[in-house]
Amino acid sequence: MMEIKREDRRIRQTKEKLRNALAELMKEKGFESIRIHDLTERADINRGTFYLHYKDKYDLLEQNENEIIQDIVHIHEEAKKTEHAKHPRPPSEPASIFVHLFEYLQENSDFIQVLFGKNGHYSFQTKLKTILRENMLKKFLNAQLEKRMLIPIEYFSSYVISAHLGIIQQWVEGGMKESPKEMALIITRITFHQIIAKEEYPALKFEKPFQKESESMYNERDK
Amino acid sequence: MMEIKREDRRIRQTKEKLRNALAELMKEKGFESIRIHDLTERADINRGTFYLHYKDKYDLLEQNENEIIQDIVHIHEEAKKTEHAKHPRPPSEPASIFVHLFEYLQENSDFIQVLFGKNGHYSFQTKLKTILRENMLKKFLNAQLEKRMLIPIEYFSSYVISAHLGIIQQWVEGGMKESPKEMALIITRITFHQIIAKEEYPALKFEKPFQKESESMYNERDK
DNA sequence: AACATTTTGTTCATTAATAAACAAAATGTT
DNA sequence: AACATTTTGTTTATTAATGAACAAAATGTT
Repeated sequence: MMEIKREDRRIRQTKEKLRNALAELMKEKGFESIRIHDLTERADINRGTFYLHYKDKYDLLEQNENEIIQDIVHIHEEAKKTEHAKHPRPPSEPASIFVHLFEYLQENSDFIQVLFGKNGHYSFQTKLKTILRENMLKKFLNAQLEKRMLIPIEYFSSYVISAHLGIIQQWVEGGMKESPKEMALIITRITFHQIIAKEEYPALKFEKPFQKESESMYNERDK
Repeated sequence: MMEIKREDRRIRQTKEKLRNALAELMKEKGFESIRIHDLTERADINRGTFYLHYKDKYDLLEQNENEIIQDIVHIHEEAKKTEHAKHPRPPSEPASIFVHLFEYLQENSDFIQVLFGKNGHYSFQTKLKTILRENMLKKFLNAQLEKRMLIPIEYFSSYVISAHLGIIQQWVEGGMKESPKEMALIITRITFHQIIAKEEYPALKFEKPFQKESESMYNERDK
């Protein structure tokens, strides 16, 4: 049984500082013109310390992107364990996976803005999309849901992942004004009212006009 | 010639973290109920590290208060060297001592709010008042201004120092909404239009109605 | 008041970060 | 193109911070 060794706090703090410095500097001047000296000065650490943890600035970016991706995947997997118990869902209750997801995105908002923003980092989004899709495909195949789908699951998972990422991007570009819970509610309603089978995953049928619900949703947001 | 050794950045960072933790916790629960564990947890440092720098929480508070005081005195002394060259002053230009002072107060706003706020730390304010007054008295005596004053300088310096601290406290209690420059302009006008001799420090004469200027000042703030 | 639990203060061995120095590589200037 | 300057990557000795452990002191519970 391997003992899970928590990362020394000094290492954690150094990495956090560098991530923040990277995000700020990327916002200010893009990635390419950033120098190591810029990063270490902004992070208030010694240059040698940078090299204790990262090979170069590309390594810094890649490692941080991968951490974001792993965290998002982890939220996804943790929530999947508890989400099935919560069905049917009251119309004003967001799925907790989405609450956790948006809370996470807000906690890391500086870097998330850099990755998802208008001048966002496309390789990151491609990577994230790919991993989320594979993760989703695997889950479907494990549950043998493919047989119940009216559309091929590759398209379905692409549809859902892209739509979710689109909503995240819109939120980020709009300045992340809505709270994580508000965003979670928005995305829950879109996700579960449109594409879930009556038992669990509905066929893609639009039986109710969406306008009415969209209206009541915005009223709720105004209070 | 003693070499001025800059403080190792690790020490500086540790102290900054502890000051911030102290300020936050004082806001949340006052000083007396704060435990060392609260401080080190909030600051994300090892408990042993706390004791490398401070004897106990009282030492932490006192050292930080003294640093604020020394910094304020230092701003005062630095600005005095350049301020006399700038006379007469255009009505829309704040004295740079006050700009620097309010900038400093804003940079340290968390702790300043704790020290100057409504439930502020009275011993700090007493200490600050005393040191600023002594500093001011010394300067007057050095310049032999006492002979030109219409009132005893102990009273004059108490008047000025208390008035300035009153304004700072008002700003802090109001949420520090005005910018440092705005505050510097307010305090500059009050200070130099009311109490400075025509040549340098005027007698205490109120020749102009203060209302008119107060009005134009607020118009300026609205733009 | 007796006992349990928490907090504090201290010690110690280890680790991560530090600043300085140096050479190589990259960029800037003429 | 030649040279100057800046930036990078690396090495080293030193220092500050770390976590664990322990005893004493303080606080909480009955």
